[in-house]
Amino acid sequence: MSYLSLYKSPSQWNHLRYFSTTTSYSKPNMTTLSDTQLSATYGTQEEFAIKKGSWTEEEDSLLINYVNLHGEGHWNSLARSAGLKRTGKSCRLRWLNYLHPNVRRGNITLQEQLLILELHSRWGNRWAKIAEQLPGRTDNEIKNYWRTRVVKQAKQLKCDVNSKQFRDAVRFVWMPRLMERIQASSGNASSSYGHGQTTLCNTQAHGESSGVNPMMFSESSMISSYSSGVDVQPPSLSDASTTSSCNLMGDGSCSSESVEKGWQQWDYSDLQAFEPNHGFGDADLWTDENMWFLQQHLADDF
DNA sequence: AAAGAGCCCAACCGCTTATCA
DNA sequence: GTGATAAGCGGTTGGGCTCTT
Repeated sequence: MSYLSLYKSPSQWNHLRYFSTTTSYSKPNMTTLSDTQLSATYGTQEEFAIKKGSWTEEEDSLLINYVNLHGEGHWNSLARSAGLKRTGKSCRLRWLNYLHPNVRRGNITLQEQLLILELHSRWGNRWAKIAEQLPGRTDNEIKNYWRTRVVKQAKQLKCDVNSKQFRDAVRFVWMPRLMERIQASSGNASSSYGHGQTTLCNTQAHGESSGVNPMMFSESSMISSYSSGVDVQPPSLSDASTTSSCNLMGDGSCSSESVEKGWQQWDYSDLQAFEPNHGFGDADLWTDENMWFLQQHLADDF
């Protein structure tokens, strides 16, 4: 059976299109596991040889075919039944992270980056939980994004990725810049964003709680919007700055009213509408202007 | 053009949690 | 209630690719 014949729906074909152009197969390693690990799984010594390393096209085909016929789960027995000399864990990982038809391939979009930053600030390294909010993205993918992009930014700033300084930098510079780029990508670019940033600066500089989330949205609104599919553009940044200056509560919190006003109808569902590479222009993130802003208004010891 | 450095990401490892007999 | 097994999760690694010198 040809590999292609395993797929039927258009979405699966899309998946396959990427798959066929990006997967490089190489000869896998062979290794052996301990008796205790394998005694319950394989019968003879010959069958103890477990493949490790990159998956081959043939292995992928076996796994896809088997899952399509019998469904997911029971990965150890699946590996045996499908004739794969892999551990169940390996099969599960390969399926969930790469072969599953719903897996989205390609670069992390601006919206996804923004959501990851926001959710990570809430939940920390709960990659699986964060991934649940980004349909088609795996925890592995998000984890890799964090390590390769976000940790790198922290290094550039010479601070720990978990430090207050860096979290503030993400909150006050990176996320607003992402919002700016998202708006530019959506075709409603506004030149007024600098004012919005100033508003946020002033809020912080006036000694209000550092626990404030200065972004004009909340976790719940972002998540609900992400999956709602309502096709409305994000609010203009000038609107956002106005909202911020008017609605920050005395205790430094942002009123839910202001949150909902700005973001409740932002459409996250059509992630393909934006050029994915726009989000990776991180090189110009820490401009002199942004660094000055951080030094002036955030951490004294920055 | 070649070598080294750095980046990216698929896959593995070990630990924890859930399920079942 | 307990132990065995499976599944899930987060951290880490290794190899291929790209960029820089």
